[in-house]
Amino acid sequence: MGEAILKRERVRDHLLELIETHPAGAPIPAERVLCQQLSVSRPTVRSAVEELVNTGLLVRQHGRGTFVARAKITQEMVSGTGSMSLPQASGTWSSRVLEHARIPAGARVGRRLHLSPAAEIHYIARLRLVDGEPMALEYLHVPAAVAPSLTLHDMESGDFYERLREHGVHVSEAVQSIEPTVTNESEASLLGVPELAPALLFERLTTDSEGRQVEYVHSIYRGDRYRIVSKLTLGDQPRSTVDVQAKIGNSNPF
Amino acid sequence: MGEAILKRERVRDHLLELIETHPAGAPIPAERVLCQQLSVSRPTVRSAVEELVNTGLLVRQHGRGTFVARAKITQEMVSGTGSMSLPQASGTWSSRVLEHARIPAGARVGRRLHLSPAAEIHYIARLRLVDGEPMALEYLHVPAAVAPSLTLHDMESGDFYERLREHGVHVSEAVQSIEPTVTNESEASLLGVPELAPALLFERLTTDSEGRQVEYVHSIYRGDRYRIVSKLTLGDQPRSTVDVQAKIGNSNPF
DNA sequence: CCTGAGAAGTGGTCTATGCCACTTTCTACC
DNA sequence: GGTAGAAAGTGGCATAGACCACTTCTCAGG
Repeated sequence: MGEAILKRERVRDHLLELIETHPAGAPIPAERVLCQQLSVSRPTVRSAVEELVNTGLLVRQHGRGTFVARAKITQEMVSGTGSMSLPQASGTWSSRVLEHARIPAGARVGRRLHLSPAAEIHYIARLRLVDGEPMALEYLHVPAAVAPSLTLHDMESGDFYERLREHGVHVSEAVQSIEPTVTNESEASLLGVPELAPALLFERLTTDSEGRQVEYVHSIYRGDRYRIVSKLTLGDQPRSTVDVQAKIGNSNPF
Repeated sequence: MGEAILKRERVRDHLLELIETHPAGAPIPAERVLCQQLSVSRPTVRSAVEELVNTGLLVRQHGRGTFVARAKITQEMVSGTGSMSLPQASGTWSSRVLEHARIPAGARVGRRLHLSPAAEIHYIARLRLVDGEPMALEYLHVPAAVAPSLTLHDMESGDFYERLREHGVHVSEAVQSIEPTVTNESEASLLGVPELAPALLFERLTTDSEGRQVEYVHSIYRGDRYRIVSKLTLGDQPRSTVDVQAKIGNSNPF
């Protein structure tokens, strides 16, 4: 039916207005006051407030009040992620290209790839799926100077490093970081999970045998479908295996 | 300061039991049914369910039901190889014991340690700090049958596996999983971060040379201070190193 | 046999209300 | 004047109930 506007959202938007127009640390009206002002019940107000507390925009203090949070900068630091080198899991992988272009690196990517912000790169954003189910978002950046003739098809290929080798690039090592994060609105939408759902943020910087940065990948993996499993041998040999495994699951109810 | 047990938490714990004992994809009882079973109101049930949905353990489907989302059963899969270390970071580690006792394993822990829920275990919960700053919460469980004379001091010891060996337990290997999560209220409070902040959930199950499960460790690492960094060698040598590094930066919650 | 309408069951939203716990403020007592 | 205690205001927890939206199953009608 029509876009039945939820009261909770109306209240939330009202609160967002308050947050925008009030300095950090300023108190917002008491819950019971908001009820009257907006003609809704207290649980509805509480629900809206809770949402904003969860996203870090408001801070509640028992017995004192609710206040505009001080730092929204927390979200800023999260910039890049990388996909696991061999993120294989049972199931059939596929991917859907969301965006691809040859563009200037920009400040952020340029810094990681040791390029000037104006240097051109191959860029591709894609949604990776397992058995048709969204699994991860992957953003791949390759300096155009490294492989000028690289095609979209090359980048889409499952065996990307093979293609790179064909272009004369010999990958030697990669540094990868993994950290926990939560999905933002667009990520949540693309991955089909709720906003603020736990996720893994991978970031990988790959270097070739000549020491050049050849790719920068960052990706967001669904936290409800992935875990990293490692088998540790504490004995003589410090060798162990590390896998990224798909959690078997919830997509197809038998 | 009596530990007034919140109904919401009671319901949540009940749901956690269900999640542990049911396969992924299995439906949990309808909300109205849970109300009757646990003698609480529906908003209370919904609140508890919502918490678990937010952390990715349950999935709600309008008109169909609520289902177990996590898949715990994961095997097979070998992709990359590398060595992974236990969480460590530069800086001075210290720890503060929050709780310790000799208690029945309970359903959840018992299942992981292959024990009956009534079997006794050594349990210790501690806050781990780096340079005096809260870094992680660690919950350690060791079957009493494995090391009956284990003391608190043994478990507090930095060289825990040495102590185990003195008790005749020879650790051979461990399986560790890492997944993203978000902090709940008590975790947030203890770690000094906002609720629902990104965090890493480590789970480690250690086995001795006789195949017995000797410890189950469950820990929550602050997502704003930790990342996992691995150096991958994609060439001939399938060896790589993995470290958990403290992120440099602010520790200010606001 | 197939189809479609309805019933039943599920989660989704919202209301109205009560009491508790914590914080701050003000007041009355010493 | 100083201090203990009451009062008021705040968020926190929980209840009971109503109605809506979506899904699935059943069964009567074609």
